[in-house]
Amino acid sequence: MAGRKQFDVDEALRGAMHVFWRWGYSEASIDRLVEGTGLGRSSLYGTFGDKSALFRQSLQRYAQTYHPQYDRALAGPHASPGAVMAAYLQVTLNRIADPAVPDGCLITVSATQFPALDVESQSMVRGLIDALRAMLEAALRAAGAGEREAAELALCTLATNKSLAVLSRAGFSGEDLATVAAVAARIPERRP
Amino acid sequence: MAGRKQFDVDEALRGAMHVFWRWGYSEASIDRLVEGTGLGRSSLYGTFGDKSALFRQSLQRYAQTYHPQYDRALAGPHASPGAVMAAYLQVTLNRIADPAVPDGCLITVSATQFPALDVESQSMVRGLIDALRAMLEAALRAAGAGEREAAELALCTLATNKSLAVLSRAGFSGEDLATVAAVAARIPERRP
DNA sequence: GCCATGTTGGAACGATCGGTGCAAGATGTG
DNA sequence: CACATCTTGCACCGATCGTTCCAACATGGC
Repeated sequence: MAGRKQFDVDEALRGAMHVFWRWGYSEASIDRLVEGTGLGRSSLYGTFGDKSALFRQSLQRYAQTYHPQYDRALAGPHASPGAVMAAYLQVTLNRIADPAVPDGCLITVSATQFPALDVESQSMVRGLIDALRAMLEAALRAAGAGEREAAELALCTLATNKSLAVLSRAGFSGEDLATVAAVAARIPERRP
Repeated sequence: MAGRKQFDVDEALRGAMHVFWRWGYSEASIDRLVEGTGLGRSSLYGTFGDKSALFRQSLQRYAQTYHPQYDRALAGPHASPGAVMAAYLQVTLNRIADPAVPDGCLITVSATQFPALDVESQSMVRGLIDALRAMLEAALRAAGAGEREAAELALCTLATNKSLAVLSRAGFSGEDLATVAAVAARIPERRP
């Protein structure tokens, strides 16, 4: 007990994010969040508000952690649209291979649970996905893709990202996931 | 009330399947299952057993409904591996476009909730995915794909299937989904 | 040192969770 | 008509859900 917080707020938020990531919103009970953050119920509510608010802060924390990684990967310069896609998907593969974080991706898990989320959380999830889509499209254009091609490839890269998350949740091997990413990154090499 | 069941068992199972499909296992409460099936708690438990058993029967019911559709689509004959992939993904697109069923796909929603499922349900979900993978691989080989190519393309088609489910849950338009499927089906047309 | 401020653990809240028990009622068989 | 069998509606169970409240306590400013 103290007049000052006895824990690191950001570290606690990281723990909460992992709980939502692993279990999904519905199965992320307050007890699990208490255990995952290491702090008590009172501190949890006093610091982050209710479960829905904590979830949204976890989403934001997730974006703060991984969007810069995608940004760096997309920054390039890249020789071709395929190189952009490969670089983007490699970030996803690396995160999935990291044993320190849960399987899949928080955004994907949250997207599949859309009906269980309040509208505010829904639009936030959708916003994060759209942001990634826009980042991809810009990077693809910078790598020489045409307007329509960039839009198509951005969508397909996003789709591949989601599929990697689902397959990893289902227990597919890292080898299989790498194959999916590699094939997707070769999509631009089609005949004209 | 009666000495004979007052409802159609298969119709009730269809309702339960839709509840699990829409809400996912965790958010599919008994009350929602009662409402979705139209029968009472006693009849529900007496006919299908507990929630986990009902979930597994819903999974089986899902496979019985849609695997034949995939079977027919894959039966061919197909002129190329790309045609196989397009035919398969079209079944998925048609299901997603059907307003009478929930968004996405029951298998994908269940896969992302793996940690919330008992081991029996987990292995059943994984088994259904593997079955689709094997069906795809066989059809691709029959369409002239090499052994390694067939394995790769089967995996990618499965991945695309999952991505379509996730994106549709997140509210993406049918047009976007069709684009993803179309691009994926053109993967085999790469240069050698 | 004293008090206002803020934090913490833990008890407790009503609501809902999955699951069970039972009495009432309808059918098929004799 | 009488009985065994099965189904159904409803009440109820303990456990867990998200959330709130409060007393106990440590700190910073006076």
